[in-house]
Amino acid sequence: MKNKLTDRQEEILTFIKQFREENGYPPTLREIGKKFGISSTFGVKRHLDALVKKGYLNIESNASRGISFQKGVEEIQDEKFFRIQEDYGFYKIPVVGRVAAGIPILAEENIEGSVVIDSSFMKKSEDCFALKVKGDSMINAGIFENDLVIISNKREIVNGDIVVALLEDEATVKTYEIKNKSIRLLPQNNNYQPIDIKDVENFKLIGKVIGIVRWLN
Amino acid sequence: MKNKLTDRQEEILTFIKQFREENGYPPTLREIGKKFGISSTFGVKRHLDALVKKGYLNIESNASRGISFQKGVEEIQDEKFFRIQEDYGFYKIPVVGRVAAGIPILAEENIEGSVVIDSSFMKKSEDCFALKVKGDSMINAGIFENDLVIISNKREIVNGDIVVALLEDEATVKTYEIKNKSIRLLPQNNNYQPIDIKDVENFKLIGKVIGIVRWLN
DNA sequence: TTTAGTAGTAAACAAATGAGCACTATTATG
DNA sequence: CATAATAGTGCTCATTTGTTTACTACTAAA
Repeated sequence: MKNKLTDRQEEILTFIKQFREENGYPPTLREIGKKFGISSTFGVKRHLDALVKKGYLNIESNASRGISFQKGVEEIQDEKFFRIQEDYGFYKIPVVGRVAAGIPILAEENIEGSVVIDSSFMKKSEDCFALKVKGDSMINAGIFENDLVIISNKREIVNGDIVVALLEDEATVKTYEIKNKSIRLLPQNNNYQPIDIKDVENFKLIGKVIGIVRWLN
Repeated sequence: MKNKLTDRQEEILTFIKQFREENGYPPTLREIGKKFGISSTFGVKRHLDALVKKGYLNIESNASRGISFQKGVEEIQDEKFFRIQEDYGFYKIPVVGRVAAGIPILAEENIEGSVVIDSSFMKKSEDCFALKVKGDSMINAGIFENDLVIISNKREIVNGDIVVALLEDEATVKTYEIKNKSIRLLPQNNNYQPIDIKDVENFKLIGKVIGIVRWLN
């Protein structure tokens, strides 16, 4: 049961978390006092005692640097998040749902969730995202409806690559063909015709498909 | 660059990790000494200095409980590992390579790596593993050579499911058909014939394919 | 106005903790 | 055999760190 903290107490709690994250051990009373301009260790102690009473910290009495967090307090920070991704070998990438007209594909409004991807399949510097496949136009390439395709916007696109493009504000997955400066999007299903790109204003190449994830039932 | 540790140094490093995990702060020299029956702080200090020198610890001088780990040292313990998996929403599952005859498929000798899978696609209680697909017998089901198939051994298998089975000590991915107590394994490629299972001694059903992961180039 | 809670001061004291010295003992290697 | 490395002893001293006392000041609520 955690009670509400004052602004000051909240600041001090945050500092303790950060200090421990950076140093591998918690701060002393004097280190906390220095950070917040409190010259008396007793002033700091008051705050710590309040944080103990309100259910956030444990203080081991008569133990140097004996501060620890009560259960559930140690929030995950962004920096730690990325380190853990590296340590464990994964990235969490956004899943794009419907694409709203006129805004970047990775804008918040287009994001409908996220998915974890093994880090051996992409580079940290790639802004990858996932897109759910609609339709069966790429079925001969082993891309089925409801599959997630993983898109990288940092890789060079060459003839024959599977790409995601925006066509009249609709995202589509197709094979990319460029010939004599003319672009075609080829389906991989005999029931569909290739698409010649004539109106470049309604066409935008988003990125290259680098992976496919499918979940049965 | 981490050099080899003596047994004693290894024990002490492990204790420091555990102590910090349990208490939220590192141990003092005297606490380490007590644990290992070393009565002099200097004896403990020797070990810590060696661990610093060999690239495992940092010791802040003249700081009580000033022990921290050098980068990459904080091994992930099983308990913490599972908690992080839950927090971040992934599982790390083994990748099975060649299957050796006569031993369980998840035996260490068969494992050639691991892969991270988003946790929304499987349950914690499932002992899932991944298997790399060889051949193109399931191409019409959108399963290509070199794809990873994710196998669950905890799900009920019904007619028409895609399964992994052992056939004469060879792992194979096929569609499962059972009719009149007779089992067939159906390829999804017109170039291959269905396989009737006649010799049940050389046949073993391993599990159901619940997912597919493909990485292009 | 009174009371309670929050936030601090300065200082002394007590306890915890690290640092260092001079040594011994054992094992492995050249 | 000699040397180096590892592993410890007992002890003292220096530094760090927490605890306590007696106080002030401000704000909010009853």
